[in-house]
Amino acid sequence: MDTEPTSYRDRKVISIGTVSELTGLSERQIRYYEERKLVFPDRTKRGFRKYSFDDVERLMDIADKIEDGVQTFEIRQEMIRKKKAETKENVRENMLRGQLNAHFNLRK
Amino acid sequence: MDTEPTSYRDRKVISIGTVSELTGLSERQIRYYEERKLVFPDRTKRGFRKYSFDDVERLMDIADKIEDGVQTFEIRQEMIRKKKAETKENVRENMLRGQLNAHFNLRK
DNA sequence: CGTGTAAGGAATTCTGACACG
DNA sequence: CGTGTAAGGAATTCTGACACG
Repeated sequence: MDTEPTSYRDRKVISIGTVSELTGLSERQIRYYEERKLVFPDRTKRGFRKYSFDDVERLMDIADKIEDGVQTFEIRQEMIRKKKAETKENVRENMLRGQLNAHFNLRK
Repeated sequence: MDTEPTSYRDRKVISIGTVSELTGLSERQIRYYEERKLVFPDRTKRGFRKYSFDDVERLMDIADKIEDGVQTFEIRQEMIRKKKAETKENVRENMLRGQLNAHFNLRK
């Protein structure tokens, strides 16, 4: 529905040390934000975390909010709200699509 | 001149183990292609290789050629030829640009 | 609540070399 | 030429926990 199915932005290939350098956050912080369910890295077979560029950006956003005094709990709530809004939008979009399809199928 | 100055495609953040999984090549092969000057990973302070998605793609191209019996030496030659061709093109492009600028600067 | 740190162990990566062909 | 492998060492990452506040 977007550009690519899974673009470079979404491939989980970056290890935590590199993410730490990229974001300026400590590994401790990065792992803690995962514990609070704000980021969801993949794991290699041996259990090593792998992040995407998208995760890196999300982490920087999180860091900004934390600095502004927002609690991880609130950040999570916000995330969930946004996700729900998106889902609703998709439902509407698909309904519209269905109606259009029905319309054109009848005509032909 | 292109899209972004340094997009996700060009950021060197992937370690050799992950590149090995992504490409299906052994670490030995990946290091050897570097020795033959076909790829140029960055290094962390401690000397760990870091690759970009672009490197990953290049490695898969290299692997295809090797399979077809092309020698690393030839692959390298080819790379150099292409780079030179690009450089020439840029030179022409910049000359043209310069002429256009001169033209419009005179008019104004 | 968010983050630092020391602890012990397991997995990763590095280089130089020998091997095969 | 291209690639596998064993070798020894150094650096990375993991988890659970104690600490401060």
